[in-house]
Amino acid sequence: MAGDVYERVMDLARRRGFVWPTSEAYGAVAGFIDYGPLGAMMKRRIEDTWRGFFVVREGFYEIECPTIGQEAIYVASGHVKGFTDKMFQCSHCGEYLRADHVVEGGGHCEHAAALDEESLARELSTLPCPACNETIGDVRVFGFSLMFQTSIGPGSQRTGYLRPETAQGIFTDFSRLLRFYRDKLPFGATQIGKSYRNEISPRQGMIRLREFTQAEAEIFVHPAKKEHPNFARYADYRMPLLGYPAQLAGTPAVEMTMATAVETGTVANEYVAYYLALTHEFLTRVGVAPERLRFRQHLPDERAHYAEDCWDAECLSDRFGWVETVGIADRTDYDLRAHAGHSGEPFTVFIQYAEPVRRRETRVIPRMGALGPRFRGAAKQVADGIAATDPGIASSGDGFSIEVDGASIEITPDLFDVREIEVEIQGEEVMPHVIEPSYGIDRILYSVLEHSFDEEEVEGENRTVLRLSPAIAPIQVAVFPLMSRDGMDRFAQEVVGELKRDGLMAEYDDSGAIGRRYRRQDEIGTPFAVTVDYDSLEDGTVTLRDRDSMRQVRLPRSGLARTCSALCAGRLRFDDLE
RNA sequence: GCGAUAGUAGUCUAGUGGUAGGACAGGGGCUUCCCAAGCCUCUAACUCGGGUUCGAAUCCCGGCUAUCGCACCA
Repeated sequence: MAGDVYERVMDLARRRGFVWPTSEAYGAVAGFIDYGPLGAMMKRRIEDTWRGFFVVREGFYEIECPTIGQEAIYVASGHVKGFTDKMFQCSHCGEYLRADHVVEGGGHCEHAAALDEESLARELSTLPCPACNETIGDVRVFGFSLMFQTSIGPGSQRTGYLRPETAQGIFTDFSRLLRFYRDKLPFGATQIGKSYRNEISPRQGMIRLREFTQAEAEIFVHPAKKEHPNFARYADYRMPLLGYPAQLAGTPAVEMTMATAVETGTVANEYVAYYLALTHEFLTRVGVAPERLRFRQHLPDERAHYAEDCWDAECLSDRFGWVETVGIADRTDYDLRAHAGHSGEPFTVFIQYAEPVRRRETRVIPRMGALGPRFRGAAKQVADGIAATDPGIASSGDGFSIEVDGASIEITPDLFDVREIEVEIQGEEVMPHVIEPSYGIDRILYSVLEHSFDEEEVEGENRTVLRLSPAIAPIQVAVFPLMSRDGMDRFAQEVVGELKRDGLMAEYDDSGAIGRRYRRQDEIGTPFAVTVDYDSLEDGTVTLRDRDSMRQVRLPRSGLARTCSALCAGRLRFDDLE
């Protein structure tokens, strides 16, 4: 069999309708794919499994925001500025290059990334082009945005961007979500949907797409309370962690429990540790091979400056090596602070103290009765100025002066009192921190395909089998009449109907020899096959065949649907039937 | 994006200027048929657009896609 595993997996995916190049009728476009019938079904099942973890179990409701966002969102998030590479084209060789990289490489400037486009062009003019070695000369440095830009409404008055991540929709709905969750921390929201990045050169099949599906959770927590309320669930969960000190030292990942990971400081806090473990459980549940899964901590210089801790779940691919499939980051209050600053909305939660804090404070109290007649319309401003004055200065007894509208006003002691009063503080406004597990669904789906892909020899013949978990297999049960005659075909059609009525994805096939039909289903990962034979017509039993072991058991037709449902849900193992 | 290489049924492949051929897969049929058996039969392709030529899958140019190297990957 020619080609590496990637080639064989993608060949199968194309042939059998999992993943297709997009719009082939007009020639495909790199960075975009179509999911075929089986791929779309499998993707939906992965997403539904994800919902089972995050929406049902964690209780983080799913929301759905537009894929097009107005410019202000992405100005605030930093994507308009930070998502742009400054590039130029060499006039001699036509090569497109990163302007800041070339300037830094020239050794003239250490902080080229901070320079504006004109300064970069000036620096570049005397440097040799790294591609062709000619002196660059006059060039135009331009920003290449990884965001797809569009315009909203006619006349392009308003710039819009296709979202580069689903997260911002959750952040911009923060106040609504806070009210929905009745003003308490922690809470979380999730979103599954398409995101878009105009990659310069997407060349790794479905690993780097220009349009891809993300499943993200944004969990808002109190910045001083990063103990997860359900941490006990995963405290003893063991998994391999590759922290950054180990990476720098070149030592392998260390298997440890989440409790140990937090105690030793390997993982920053319980929240991050909890979602590392949950992610491990999720990925292995949908079919990522545990021995081809690791969790790698970002190195300090690869981590975004605002992130307190960041880990990637990486799946091992035969061709691509370790592929990032999930990112789990403590993003602190970076996003909310950015949106608060740009929008003017507070983005905070009022946290009431268990006991109000009482404090004696010295205050400067304006005497409004005296201020009003003297200052008339300006009295309010003057009073505010008085109240804001340091009590120490005010209590000297000689009066003081304040500035109102640029004019200095003398405040004599008859205009105010200095008094000690007791104040009661009920609580404080807190800007939550965000814990963000962010899943790349397409990469997960590919990893599962690759990890499930198997070829084995059965009685001298090659058997290709996708060992997909019944939970995500597109077709769950195949039903075959041994021969399409003598009523076996009608019997089998009825069985299909019974299985479908129980919500199972069942498929009927009477074409070709029985062995061929088993192989067809093996190749698309169908975990179970029911065969109707002559005995079925006699005694109403059928055989149920297990994909992985190829073993069969004979079962009565009644109750078959219930058995298959239990097998697919993982409540029952095939071994238990034997 | 730059450079190199490639592109023939769903898949693999033959075809070097003159009728596109095979294998497997797929459809229909036959065969008391439980792991890709056999027999008959059918469907089905020159990546797209220009050019050269009486005539192009074949030669030339360009686009697209794929693979590899470089660059890129917030």
